[in-house]
Amino acid sequence: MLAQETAAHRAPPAAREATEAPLSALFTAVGARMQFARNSEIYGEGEPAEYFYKVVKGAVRTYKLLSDGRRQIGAFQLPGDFFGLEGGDEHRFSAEAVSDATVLLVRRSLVTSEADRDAGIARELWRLTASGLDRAHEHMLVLGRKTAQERIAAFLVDMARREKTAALIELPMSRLDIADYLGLTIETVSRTLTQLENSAAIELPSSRRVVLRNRVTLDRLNA
Amino acid sequence: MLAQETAAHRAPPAAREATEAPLSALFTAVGARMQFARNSEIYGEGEPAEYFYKVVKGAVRTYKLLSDGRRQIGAFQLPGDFFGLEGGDEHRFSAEAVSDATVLLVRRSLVTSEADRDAGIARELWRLTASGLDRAHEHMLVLGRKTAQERIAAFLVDMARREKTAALIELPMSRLDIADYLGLTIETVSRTLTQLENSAAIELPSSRRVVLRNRVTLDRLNA
DNA sequence: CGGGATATTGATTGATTTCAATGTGAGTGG
DNA sequence: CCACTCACATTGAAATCAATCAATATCCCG
Repeated sequence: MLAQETAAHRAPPAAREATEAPLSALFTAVGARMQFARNSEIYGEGEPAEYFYKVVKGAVRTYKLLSDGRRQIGAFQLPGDFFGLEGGDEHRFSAEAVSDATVLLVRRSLVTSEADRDAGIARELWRLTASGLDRAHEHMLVLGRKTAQERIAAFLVDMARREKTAALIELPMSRLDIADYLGLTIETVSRTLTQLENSAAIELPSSRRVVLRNRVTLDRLNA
Repeated sequence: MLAQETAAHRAPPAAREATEAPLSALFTAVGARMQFARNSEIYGEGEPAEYFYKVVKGAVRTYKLLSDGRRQIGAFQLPGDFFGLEGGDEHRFSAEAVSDATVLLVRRSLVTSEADRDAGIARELWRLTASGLDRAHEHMLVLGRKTAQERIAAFLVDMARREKTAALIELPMSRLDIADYLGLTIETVSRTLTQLENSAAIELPSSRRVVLRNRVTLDRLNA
């Protein structure tokens, strides 16, 4: 196949970016593995940002609270996702394990000093942060302008994309987590999932399992 | 050329000179000045990200659209703010001038190659992106969990902080822009401003001018 | 001074929240 | 193995906040 031939002729590593994901490599090489039980705090808003994190297993939520307890989850981190990449030296939101989770930690000062020496790491750090910003923008559109049905559809399609399993989604989080991510109540999340099931867009074998039955319908809700 | 001069003057890695804002300096030194008329497009979502931008004068909005025209403004950029710092090579949202605006542009490839050479630039690029992410998180809390009054209060307090003028805010944007930023309608924005005026929290000498009369009330709405 | 865009105000509707009750399922101990 | 329990989820009815529909009102700007 032509593609394979092309690959064989590729320039030597030195000419290209030798290590495609040097930050990931750094985590693999020197990251400390740590376990967090379901619902336990990984760090809190306002604490000094001492480490950078990468999810190995399980899921993590990052969120902000209002004084009266209202919560907005900004993102869910799944295996392979980084979090806590703060520019300042204080965490700007809190992080908790959604399910039992394994996380890799690397001391922030080590990452930044490596980034100063290795432009590849600096670039990856920036790219990762920028892609987080992009996802945040996308989620603002969801929170500011979409209906409950559209929010749920966006959430399900995104989860399906991130878990590689084509149609069956295993949700690591509760209805309350979903509600606090989508700016809804648990009742609305529940009702909307039921509606989508009644309209044959999805199937709910159990409360934590969702089968996407009609992607066209779901994608239309995402336009 | 500037890039070479900078490289020539740089101290060896051991000497950690703290150039305070090397990216800003780069914009000042080599940025192309460009004017944009009110409501004109600076770039569109999906276009190749060829430049990085910094507002000199006026205001800029970055936003995303749904296919039916619903709009979510992710942020307003005021003088001194950067925008378009994309990690990928495509713009992920659109940018327009809110008012007549002067903007500095620097070619993205120049910034990234400078960042590869100069860790200070790379660090600033990352820090700026991270602070954008932080503001996005904060705004998700507004969009997902706050009432109309709280959204308006958050907006006014933020604008007051960004314009240095203590109490009098000059709004560069229309009610529609504010509505699309806060996830409300123009009617709700208008009514809520009137309510806040009636409760003596603010004063509205004209539709584009707001005087913060009672910060305590406004700050309480932000808790 | 006129006219179109922008903003305010009013009346009503409607989507989502709130309040309330019931259902379900996983883990525990008898 | 089953009953029990507690957390979580679903469903129903009513209330509410903001959206929509509809008139003015006001402000620029030529």
